[in-house]
Amino acid sequence: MDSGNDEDLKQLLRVLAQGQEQTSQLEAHLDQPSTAQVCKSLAQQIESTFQTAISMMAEGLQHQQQQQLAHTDSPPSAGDSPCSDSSDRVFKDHERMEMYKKRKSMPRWSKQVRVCSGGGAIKEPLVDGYTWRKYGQKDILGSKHQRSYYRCTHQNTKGCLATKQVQRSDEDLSIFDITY
DNA sequence: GTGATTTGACCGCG
DNA sequence: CGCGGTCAAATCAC
Repeated sequence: MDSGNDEDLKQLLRVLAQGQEQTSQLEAHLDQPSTAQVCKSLAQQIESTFQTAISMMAEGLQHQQQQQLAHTDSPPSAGDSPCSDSSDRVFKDHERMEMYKKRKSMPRWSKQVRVCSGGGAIKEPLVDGYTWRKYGQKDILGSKHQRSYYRCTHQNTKGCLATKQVQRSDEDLSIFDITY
């Protein structure tokens, strides 16, 4: 039973192209005096996109190794290494990938943001470029509190098809799981 | 009066 | 069948 490796590869290519597009957007934002928060958000999105791509590649490689070599017990620890050396990045502007054909699934980047625990009901000032409108709220099993579902307001303006999930922990942890 | 929340229902997927 | 994500009607805030 062969899984859709081609689908995975296409997905990976989409993710990489997404990262390239995001990088271009970040570059454009760096030119004009945009908000630093927006740039940071974009950078985080790019980081998450790359993380997604890396995870997918790792999974694919692992799968291949499992198929080829049944031995070699390799622990798939996907731990994040904070050490990010500024290696020489040779970003070549290759031809623009046209991926307007069909979108099957978009990469979801999620950033965990901790709201300052000041005991204040602060309406998150982290406006990551867009405004959100809440459309749902549900209790999640295994979690103490609820999860809120947000969506972009005026999605016809910019094509913001994002859904933002806010999961709140007991006191301190306010994890904003932004899923695009 | 308009638009954003709220809250329960509904429905798809595992 | 349960969980989780979305919808939609009622309500609230400006």
